[in-house]
Amino acid sequence: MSLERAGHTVTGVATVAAARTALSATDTIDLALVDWMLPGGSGLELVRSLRKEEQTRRLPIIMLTARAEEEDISAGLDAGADDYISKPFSPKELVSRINALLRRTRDQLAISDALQVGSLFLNPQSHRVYTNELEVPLGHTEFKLLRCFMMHPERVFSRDQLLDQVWGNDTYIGERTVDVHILRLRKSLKPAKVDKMLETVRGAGYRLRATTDDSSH
Amino acid sequence: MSLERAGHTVTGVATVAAARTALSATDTIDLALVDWMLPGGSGLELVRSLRKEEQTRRLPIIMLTARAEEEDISAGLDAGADDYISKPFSPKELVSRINALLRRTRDQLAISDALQVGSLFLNPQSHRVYTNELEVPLGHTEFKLLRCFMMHPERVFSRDQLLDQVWGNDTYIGERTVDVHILRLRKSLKPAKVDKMLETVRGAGYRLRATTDDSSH
DNA sequence: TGAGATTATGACAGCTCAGTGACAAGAGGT
DNA sequence: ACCTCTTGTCACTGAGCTGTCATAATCTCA
Repeated sequence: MSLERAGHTVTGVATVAAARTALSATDTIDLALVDWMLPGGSGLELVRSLRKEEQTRRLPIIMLTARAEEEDISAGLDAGADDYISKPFSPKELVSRINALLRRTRDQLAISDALQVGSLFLNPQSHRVYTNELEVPLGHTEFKLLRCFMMHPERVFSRDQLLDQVWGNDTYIGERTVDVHILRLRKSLKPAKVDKMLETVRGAGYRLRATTDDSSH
Repeated sequence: MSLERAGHTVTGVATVAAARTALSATDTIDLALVDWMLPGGSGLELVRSLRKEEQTRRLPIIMLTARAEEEDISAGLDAGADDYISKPFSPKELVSRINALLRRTRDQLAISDALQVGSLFLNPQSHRVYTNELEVPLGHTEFKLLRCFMMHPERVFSRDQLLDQVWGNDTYIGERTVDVHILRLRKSLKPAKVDKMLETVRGAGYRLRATTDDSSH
């Protein structure tokens, strides 16, 4: 309740398995609040495994622990948690720690490095896309679209998700518009012969293939 | 241990006096990590005095504080600390903040040197810009603008960022003003035929191309 | 194979964004 | 006081980007 009053959207899950499902199902989770003791596996294990997987490696994590003992804290931080809160804690403290962590990670994301998928290179700093020594000219929307795909190669994005990620989750734009921008992105990628990397997943959305090689026959 | 694992060499001292000794004895200290509470004087005092002496005026300082209260933070920053970390913090956070601060100060140190991008030369000392044996006359604003671009070639600066960097982050000036100064800078660069280096990145801002060669047709 | 659903493509009108010239206010020098 | 250079703002223009739609192409399943 405190978090929602602070403007956050909260999804609660009861088990480690449910947490994994929620995390892999959506891409809209900005931060995880993990209890030390959880049914179906310890929170520590969950944190450790989240840090191993590429998709959740940078996910900000705050651990909740009942005991504020030194060894617990360092174990949690070693496992990969970014911060911890020991019970009992005030709602105010929780909110301010979450906001602080979100602020920190937002800054870090801004310094993100160049992306590479196959022979495709995207540099967020210079706002440029290269492939095979050739610069790919892109409009702003196509750039963000490609960046979204390159941050999560091999992952299928639905049109809805792309609208959220690229256009922002408060815009009301027809889903078919995404098709057109995919088309334009493919056209721009065609001279470099990497347009086939953007695959259509019928009934689901689009996906960027991680490998450049063409295994389509 | 985390810092040494990250490639840093760490020297620990127990008192304010020992810190002063270490700092004046060697010239190899790149950054100071100062606790708020110290034996033999508060960390705040130490920071304040370090800022007074010429030898340590530019030393990057990070403060450690147990309480994340607003007043402490602003007091530390007012005293002259460049950043602060509130306990508890993760080793990862410590390392990344230290690296970030070192990166920042390294950039600043470069200000004293002459800058070169392609055939463009900018001398901060003499406040002059040369290219192809030709001096480029610039107003003060255009000079700072160009310096900003030359310190980070290939990087896209939004109008907002340029207003922060060139005008200062407390001025309230219309974003379109940046356009006009870009225009004037281009006009000044035109006689030397390097005006094409300043590229417009639609929807994002402006960028200085690192290479002089013109691949625009 | 054929109906139905889904996606690709070309065209287009609207709109956003950057380029540009003009202008007034201010700073600094004479 | 006058002049000159610099600087911030504005209005206008045009190029390029974007969202939408109609239609063609393609795929799926019965």
